[in-house]
Amino acid sequence: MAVINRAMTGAQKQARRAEILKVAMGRFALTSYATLSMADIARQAGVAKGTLYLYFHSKEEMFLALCEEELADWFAALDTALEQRRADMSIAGLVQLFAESIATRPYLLRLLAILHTVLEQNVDHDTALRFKTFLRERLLKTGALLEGYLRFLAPGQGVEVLLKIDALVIGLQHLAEPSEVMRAVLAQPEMAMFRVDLQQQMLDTMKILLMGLAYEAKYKQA
Amino acid sequence: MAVINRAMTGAQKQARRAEILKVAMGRFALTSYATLSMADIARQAGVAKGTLYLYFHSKEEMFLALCEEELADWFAALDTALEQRRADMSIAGLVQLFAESIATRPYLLRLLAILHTVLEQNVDHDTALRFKTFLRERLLKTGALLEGYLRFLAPGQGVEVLLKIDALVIGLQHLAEPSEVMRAVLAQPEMAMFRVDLQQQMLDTMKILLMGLAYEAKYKQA
Amino acid sequence: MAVINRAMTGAQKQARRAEILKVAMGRFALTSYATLSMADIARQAGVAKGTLYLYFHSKEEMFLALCEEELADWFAALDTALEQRRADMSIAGLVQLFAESIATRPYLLRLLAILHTVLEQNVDHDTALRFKTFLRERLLKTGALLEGYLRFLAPGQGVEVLLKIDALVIGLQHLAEPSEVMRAVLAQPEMAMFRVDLQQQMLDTMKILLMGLAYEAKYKQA
Amino acid sequence: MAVINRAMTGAQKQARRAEILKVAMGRFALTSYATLSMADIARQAGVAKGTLYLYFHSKEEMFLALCEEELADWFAALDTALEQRRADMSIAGLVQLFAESIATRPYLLRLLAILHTVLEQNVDHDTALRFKTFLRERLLKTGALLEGYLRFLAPGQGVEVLLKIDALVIGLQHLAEPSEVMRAVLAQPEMAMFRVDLQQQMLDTMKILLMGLAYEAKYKQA
DNA sequence: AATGAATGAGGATTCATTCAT
DNA sequence: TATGAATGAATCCTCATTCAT
Repeated sequence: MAVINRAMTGAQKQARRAEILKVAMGRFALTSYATLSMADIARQAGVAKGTLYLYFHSKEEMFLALCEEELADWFAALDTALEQRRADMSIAGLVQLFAESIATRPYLLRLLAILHTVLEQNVDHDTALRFKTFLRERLLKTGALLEGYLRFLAPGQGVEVLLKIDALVIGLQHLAEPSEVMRAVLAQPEMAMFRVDLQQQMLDTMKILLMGLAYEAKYKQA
Repeated sequence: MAVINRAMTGAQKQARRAEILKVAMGRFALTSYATLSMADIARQAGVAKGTLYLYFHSKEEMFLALCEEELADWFAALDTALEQRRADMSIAGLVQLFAESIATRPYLLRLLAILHTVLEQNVDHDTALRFKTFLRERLLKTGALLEGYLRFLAPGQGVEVLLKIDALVIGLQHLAEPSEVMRAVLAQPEMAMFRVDLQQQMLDTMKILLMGLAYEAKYKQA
Repeated sequence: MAVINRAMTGAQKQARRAEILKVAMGRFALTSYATLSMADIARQAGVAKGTLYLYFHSKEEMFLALCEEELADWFAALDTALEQRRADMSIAGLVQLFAESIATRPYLLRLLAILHTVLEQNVDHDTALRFKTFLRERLLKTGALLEGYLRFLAPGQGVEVLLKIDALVIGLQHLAEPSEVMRAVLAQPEMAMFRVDLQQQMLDTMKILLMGLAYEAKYKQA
Repeated sequence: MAVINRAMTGAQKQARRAEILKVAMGRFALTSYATLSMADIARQAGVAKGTLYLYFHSKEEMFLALCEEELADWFAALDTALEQRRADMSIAGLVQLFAESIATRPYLLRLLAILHTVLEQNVDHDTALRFKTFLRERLLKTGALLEGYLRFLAPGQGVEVLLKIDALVIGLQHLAEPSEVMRAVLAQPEMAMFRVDLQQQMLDTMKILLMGLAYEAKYKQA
């Protein structure tokens, strides 16, 4: 921190907000959401606890903002990648892109896993609306892009696919991050089936999903 | 409750344990896991708080047991249904069976949604092992059954399908149960895409998944 | 508000101070002192929070000023009324005048109820001195007036009576404004004795007080 | 503390409750209600903070119980004294008794001063009801006693007198306990009028009140 | 004079779990 | 085996006030 002392202009305020989020993310990387305290974040950010609440109405809102940032970043990376690899856009290539870009974002994954059950709980109407509006726009945009690549998708199906993937990601992340005890249990040979390689699973399942859609589309035509 | 004061024999102990679980479920039906207190369950069950801990080491273990019961019940229902409808076992029929049997078990759904993030957290090794062993056996059994019906499934793929469905169910349940505020936000017309009809979504997605698998199998052969 | 941006002259400063007080009173009318925030007053007054502190050193000082205003207003009304009704100045008439003029000033009553326990707490010496000096002068003036009407009062007893009335008003106001729960409890028939009709009580008690004084005076003479 | 470790019987629980109240009173004697923390009371009582909440639902309820104890004690002392001095029960004697017994109970006075504005605020219906029921019974009893001594009181007027005295006591206590700053201000010679000798004031005012009532009674007869 | 960003102390309360009886 | 009294950790948030600009 330290550069700004009093964020007077809008830009400075944005900067401080961003700084706080950066610190929050750094701490989130070290522990779970539940064990992470606002006091700790404030201390690490070099600001008073009250200052945090100047920028975010609650702990949940703070991490919802973080989740939005991560999502925005991910969507951006996705869009960029999609445009670069325009040549090879087979199902396999697309799925590879998705699975890789998600699986390499552990914080996004952890945030998505608690998004609905925690982060969206203690938040005011405005914040909730803003978040969903953002999400909606990104989904529509990337959904449309998707439809461009996967010609078997009917109009509007791009978004549907993305939402299914969202659900899938949340569920797989739950399966992939067992508790300490559970990890020990799953280490036994006969429990191998429960050990989830997140990226592999996503790769695998998304491919099946898209193939199913392609098949369905062909089948319908006939 | 209350007839038995001291559960001496093994059978009596089992009975009391079952009673406690029944009461716990009744209370869980009324509120969320977080807002449900052990004191309340004890009071409703007509026993002392300490008594609960004679049967379950923790709140999490208690609800993990509940989850196991619900899962056992669901698997049993599934098996029965599968055997009855042996004649018509198209993908559509199977999917219908699954989606319906899950979607009509709201408590199982709510328990699965917190299974990995909450229930499996504060549990000792033995309990965790027992639970996963139970789950493994059921998955293997029903997985094999599934392979019998869906001939395109390779050996071992039945279980894989079930695990994918598990992930899907968890994710969809998260999407389908928004917070109070979020529900208000999603009520707006342009947010329709976020409103999830759980049963429909499961029906739809599972069908696509299975079709994808069928397609993949055929494709591989060729 | 808002016309003046910088209050330069003494008159302008007085005007802004008065405006702030007016707004503060308006907000006080809507909630309790404790739940009323300086931020809210600033917002409603169209000034920054810091500006409030240019005119008042603390929240307490602000409401002490308000209390002073209300008291000045009440004393003025009292004096005017006293002079108008010079003809009929029986104890009953006087008491009626007092009780009515106080009971119809709910904000003055609420301020008096917290005057000593709250408003006089976080205030600097100067402000405290100024307030008590003001109060002293008004008490002396109206006290003397009172002695003119109630001939049985010895010199100096006018002020004493006023101070006794002050104590009485504070106490009765406390009794007359029960909490939400208490209101429910006092609604029961057998609790009727606790339900205080402020104006009636003041009327009643002040009359008794003055009659006692009159009686004592006569008794002493003899 | 220390004698009891676990209060199992009803009597032991009563004893522990009493102990906690004793400690609370001891701490209340040293600071104001606001600056007194539950943590401090727990520490001093040698119990955990949670234990406090086993006996009282809130800080307010705790001090309401204290107030009740003090009131009960005061009423008892009053009754005893009344019966002992049956011979001389002039107004002067009675007033002396009242003023002395109240003025020598500084904690009762301080509790009464915050009874309506603080203690009765954060309390559940049951507690509120119990408290007022207790108060009602004591008032009726002592009110009746009073009517026995002061023959000019009509039936029911005993309670009325006690309630007026209650209001008076609260108001006078407010006037008699100025803040630090105010004390300095009132130390100046010309501010002498504001310096309240609680016992003297009560003596004086109660006498006037009773004489007023006596006078009124005689006057009505005629 | 005015602003409004920053401060930071401050404390009641809950509830899963334990353990003396 | 059953009880229920006792534990105590654990933390979010408010808001009057200050002070750099």
